[in-house]
Amino acid sequence: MSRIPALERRRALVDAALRVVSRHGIAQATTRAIVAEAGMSLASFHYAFASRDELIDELITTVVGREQQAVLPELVPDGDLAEVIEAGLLRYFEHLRSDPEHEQAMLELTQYALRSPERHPLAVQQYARYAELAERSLERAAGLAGADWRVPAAQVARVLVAFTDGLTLTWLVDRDDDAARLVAHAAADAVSRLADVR
Amino acid sequence: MSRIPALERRRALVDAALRVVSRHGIAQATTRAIVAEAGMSLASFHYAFASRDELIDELITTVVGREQQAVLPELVPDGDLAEVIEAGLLRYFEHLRSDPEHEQAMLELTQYALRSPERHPLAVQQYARYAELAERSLERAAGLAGADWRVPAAQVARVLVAFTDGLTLTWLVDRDDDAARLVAHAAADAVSRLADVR
DNA sequence: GACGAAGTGGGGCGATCGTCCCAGTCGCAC
DNA sequence: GTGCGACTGGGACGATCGCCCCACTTCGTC
Repeated sequence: MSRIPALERRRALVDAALRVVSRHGIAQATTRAIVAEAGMSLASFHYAFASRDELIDELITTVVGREQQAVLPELVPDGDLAEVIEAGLLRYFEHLRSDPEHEQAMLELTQYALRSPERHPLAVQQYARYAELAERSLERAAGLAGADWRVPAAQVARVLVAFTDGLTLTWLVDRDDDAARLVAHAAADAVSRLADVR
Repeated sequence: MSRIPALERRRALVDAALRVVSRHGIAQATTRAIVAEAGMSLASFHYAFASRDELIDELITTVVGREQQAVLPELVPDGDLAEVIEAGLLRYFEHLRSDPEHEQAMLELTQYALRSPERHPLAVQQYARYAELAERSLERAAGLAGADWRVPAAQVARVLVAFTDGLTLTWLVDRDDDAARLVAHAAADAVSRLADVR
């Protein structure tokens, strides 16, 4: 292994850790498995990170930032509100379908964070960002479709985030593409009816 | 420890395992932690179960059966469709609030099952039962409220299951009771609009 | 080209994991 | 009451875990 500055090595280890978690779950993401994936020695790991926990923390925070970009819906400007929302949901679903293990890893990381008090805030921050993202999208969608939310957009956003999470989990379980798309259609229909057409 | 037949001991160990998983997560549910919770010795564990995996399998299957009973909504017969659905959601939410660790354990067990091919069917079975349960409830709710589902009830059920899962996860993260109730209200409103009043 | 800091490799430590073994003890059938 | 099978307790095994130590190499600087 050539010489790599510690900070760059941290990034490489976080990337490797995400791959290991995606493939085999967080329980299998041992220090040895991670350094093997990154092609390093154990000593390099503990030179870059004080502990495995420190890496997991960094993994969670960095991965949330990336997720934010990947899922950000590019709203299609034509169609009524239900269609705009459905297009956004389907866009997320295709993202999920293209890399299921990544979303499964995100869920595992969230649950892992919930298990320790000092990590819990990471999960809170994660979901606050999801909700904020959904709210902005919903407001833009209503604007494009010429509608107004009868319920505060923040609440609709929570419904959407909850539904998206549930869609992810159920699809990860049964892998039924058609059912997921039909359900996304129904959910978009249902959510859109929380707004009045102007 | 007094003498207990192996079959009864299996039940006691499964109960103890569920308590350990609820309190500390499945990763901490070691054979030693489980027998300590049950007040047994390690030898008793391996007399009743061939392996830890065998106990986890039994834990998942038995726990799904119980969940089914606990969450089964007792529908209130008065009110319109949105109110009936909201009452059902709120009933589940109070169940969640009264024993958050149990629902967290259920989520962990599901994700654990997803990680191994031979256990995956357990998760599929679990969610099929949830969906079936939701579908029956939705059909009864429509009957009580005098409405007909415009979308097949099975699809609405999937929406409801997905939303319930998401509600669970988001509440486990932020523990915001008011937000959860408002969101349940909005979701019930949205879902109810997938039916036509007769 | 000498030198200190930064980075590397390999072996090893103590703890904990799942599992096993085996001598011993209890309860039940006869 | 005696024998046999069911059950128990404690200790131990090998594997694996996170982490550490230390001799060594490489790089940048002057």
